[in-house]
Amino acid sequence: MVKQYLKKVYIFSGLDEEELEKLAGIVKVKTFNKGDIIFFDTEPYLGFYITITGLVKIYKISKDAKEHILHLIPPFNTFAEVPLFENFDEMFVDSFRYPANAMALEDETRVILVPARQFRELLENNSRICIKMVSGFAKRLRHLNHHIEELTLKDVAKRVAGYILDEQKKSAGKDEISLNISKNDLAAYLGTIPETLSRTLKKLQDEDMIEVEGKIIRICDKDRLKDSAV
Amino acid sequence: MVKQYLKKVYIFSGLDEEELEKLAGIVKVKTFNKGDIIFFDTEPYLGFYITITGLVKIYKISKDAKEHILHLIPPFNTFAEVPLFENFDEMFVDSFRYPANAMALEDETRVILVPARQFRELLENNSRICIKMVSGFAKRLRHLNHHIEELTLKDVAKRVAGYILDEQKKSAGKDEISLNISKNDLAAYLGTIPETLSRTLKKLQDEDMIEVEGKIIRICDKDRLKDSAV
DNA sequence: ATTTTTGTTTGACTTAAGTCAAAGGTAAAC
DNA sequence: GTTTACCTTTGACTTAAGTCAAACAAAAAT
Repeated sequence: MVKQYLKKVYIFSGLDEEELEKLAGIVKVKTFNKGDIIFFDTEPYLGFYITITGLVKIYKISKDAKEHILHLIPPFNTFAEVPLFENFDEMFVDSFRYPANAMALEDETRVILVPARQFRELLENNSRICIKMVSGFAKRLRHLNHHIEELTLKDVAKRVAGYILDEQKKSAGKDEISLNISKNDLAAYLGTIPETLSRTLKKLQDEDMIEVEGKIIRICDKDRLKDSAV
Repeated sequence: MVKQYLKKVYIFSGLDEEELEKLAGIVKVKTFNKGDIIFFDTEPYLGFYITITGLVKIYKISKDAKEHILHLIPPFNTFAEVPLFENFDEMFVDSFRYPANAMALEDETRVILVPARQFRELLENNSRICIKMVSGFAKRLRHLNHHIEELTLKDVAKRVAGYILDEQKKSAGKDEISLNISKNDLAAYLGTIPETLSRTLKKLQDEDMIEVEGKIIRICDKDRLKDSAV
């Protein structure tokens, strides 16, 4: 049931049952398959989304078809909330677009659409959501800062090492991590191309820091991997 | 007088005289000269800042001394507000640091420090500031998204052309822009190095799109410059 | 005014990472 | 189960942009 999903979303954690009910009444659930587009950056802005199951990539494409992935959105996280708060007054003018593209990366990727206008009304009367929202944005900002730092100050090998270590942290410190995205997508996320990623993984393997087996990466020498990531 | 400055800051535009007075009572004004450090990313977080005069750069440095500029903060804009909203509860623990370095780029750069704890109290009772804050963060997020897009999907020539066109827009469309930062800093902002920036500007000049004279850049062929920026 | 420091440009060279092309592997579709 | 499409890897090559070194220009300090 939709309300159960909404409860698990951080920004809604301050809402009482009545408010949740109201919210559940205005949202729409949509399901996508792997490769399906959720929105393009050319489409008019309808509202923001919440991933419920599966995985969503937020990405940009250049004129010559180069792709860069900005975010990977796991379940119970929001995306495309930024336009909600921009140009306050012009929000509902037609020229308002999504800021990037969004694509489902897995079959049965389920998302909730929270329509902009109705949500804004809810927000007016609920300062707790607002503070959660700022908090969520702060987290996003820190992520983007970190992302830029990686992209501009480090070479591909450092970025790959850093990614592996981050993933390990997320998976509770096991020294075997399993990629939840294709290596093509990983390359686009790390600001490189599949060929270079492949060669870089091989290099780290040749230096006995990791062992790669398809989507499984085993960390063999965490200390040296850490050193190589800085 | 401090209150006059605070009035010009977007996030405070919803405050009444009494609230402004109170705020003015808790802030501290500091003045820096060119090259002075406002804070390092190793220092404990005290609160956020507002630029009043001059210019502030927010930047990161890699282990091998490579620098990347994330933001340039002009007068009446805030910086380092992000940590305010992170780790809500742990905010005042000692381990809380600034997320990047900040340096004054001009002499007589005057900034206001808004201490974290007192500001948070003000925020609790004022949802209008909160909504302004989200709005400000949204703008920042969009800027970072754009920045990443530029850095990952475009070569240096495109980034330089894009920067010149953006600056022109800011200066009300005159076709002569004047750099407010050194070319060293511009390079660090555009994700490159001074030598490459110099060569790129020369190339754009040789192709008769711009004319460079020290800190003055004249746009000669805006259409072709626009084309070259995509 | 002169020295010193800092910022900028230029040339010669190197290199990290991209492109292109082709061959294996996997997974999905028929 | 076989075909098709996609993902991944490998090799050979190219190139954009970085490094190093030196000269020049401008600004700051004395």
